[in-house]
Amino acid sequence: MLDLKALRRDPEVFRASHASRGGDPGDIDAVIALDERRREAIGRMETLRADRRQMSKQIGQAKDADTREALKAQVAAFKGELQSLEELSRTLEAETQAAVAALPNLVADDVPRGTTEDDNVVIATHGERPTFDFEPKPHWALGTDLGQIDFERGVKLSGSRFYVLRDDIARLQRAVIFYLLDLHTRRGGYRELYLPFVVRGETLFASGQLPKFADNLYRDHEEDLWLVPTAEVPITNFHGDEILEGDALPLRYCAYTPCFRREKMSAGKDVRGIKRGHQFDKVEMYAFVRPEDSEAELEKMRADAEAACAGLGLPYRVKALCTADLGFGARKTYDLEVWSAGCGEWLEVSSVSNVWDFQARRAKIRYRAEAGGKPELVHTLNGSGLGIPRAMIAILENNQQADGTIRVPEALRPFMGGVEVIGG
RNA sequence: GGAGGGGUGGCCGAGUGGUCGAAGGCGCUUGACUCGAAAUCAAGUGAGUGGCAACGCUCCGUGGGUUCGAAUCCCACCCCCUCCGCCA
Repeated sequence: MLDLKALRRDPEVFRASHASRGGDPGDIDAVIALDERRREAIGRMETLRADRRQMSKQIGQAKDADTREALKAQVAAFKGELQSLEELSRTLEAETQAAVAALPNLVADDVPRGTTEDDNVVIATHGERPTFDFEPKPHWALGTDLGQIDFERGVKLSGSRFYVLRDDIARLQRAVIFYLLDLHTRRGGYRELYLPFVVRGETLFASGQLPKFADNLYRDHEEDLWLVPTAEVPITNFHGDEILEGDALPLRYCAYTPCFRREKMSAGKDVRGIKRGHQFDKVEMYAFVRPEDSEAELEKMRADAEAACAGLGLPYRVKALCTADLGFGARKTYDLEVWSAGCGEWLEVSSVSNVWDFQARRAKIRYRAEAGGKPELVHTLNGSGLGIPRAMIAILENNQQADGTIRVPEALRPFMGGVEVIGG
């Protein structure tokens, strides 16, 4: 959520930022107009409340019944007005909150301008794309031929966009998860969390998914709990409504969770294979930092995500997302894409974002810069490290051999119980 | 799921209709003492919001209600604890 005060003080900055994302700058003016009405109503309400409080005190102190009754009559005289002002204030407050909560984060100055995702900028490419003396197959063919990716049974159990992994490919997925958690806890200094996979609506509001993206979420109406679309959601609210001590920062966490997304919007897109399912696994990195440290932390987190790609032996490239492609809560984002030889495309395996104080304000995550000081909002950052299915696709496709077997990358062998070749 | 108890400031905890944003303690800040530290003593110290400011308003789990006035009374919900039931 944006800072309403800052928005009031400096509307032009927010208009420009909003417009650069393809939004209507008028949205900003609408919020400001609403906020003005809100403050005006609150001002009048507070004056009346102050009067009432004064008189109520006098009633309590009044010696005789006559004085008391006279004062009561005075209060009663403006009671109706006060009530309608309270009603109005409440309505305007809610409307203002909703309007502000619907605005995306402010764009960082160094984000490339753009109007479509084609304006994202590739800023680095690493690793060698594998070459083959045969025609490399896409992972769905490899997996099906090995009998280790079972699309039919996934559909039988749960419908389209669900699949079953079996045997060594199932194990390979587990190995990737183990490898990534070990990497981030040891190398990156992230503390591992095991989190609930279902959360309350408030938690989703705190991280920015609600109310805007409700239709991409699975929900249990019975208990009013929601399945997490990413570990970012529970980690954000992990420190929700807390005041952290300054010397505790930075706080870095990583977590493995499955992610559940209805993906209603993109029906028909990427239907082949395991690239885009309703359920997928991900290891997430997350950091709570002092505001002055968030830009450096973004680079660190990007390096941590890169280390994951490199460690798995995957060729990858880094993209700076342009203003038009930036996510709702992000101020600046790097996407990491790995090369996948079978389907011949770059696959997004990580998105690393500096969220600034956007989630911290929603989730009320603050810290004291120094003991006894005023609490201030922290900055939060999140990054995939990595999205598992896409990483799996690249591993399977890049390490395939002519006979349809798959070499297990060196880094994963410790977790594969001696298996060096899948299907061998 | 059933019965009972409870949710108060960074933390613990008192407070059952007005003078309560709230005793006391811990923690923290500053000062005194000390070569320094500890201990001790003194003062200060909740969050948010509106205002240039003076100052005002809101917040005692959440949301409603009663009342001139609610931390305190009523209703609903959420959460925690204890016991019973069930259970991987």
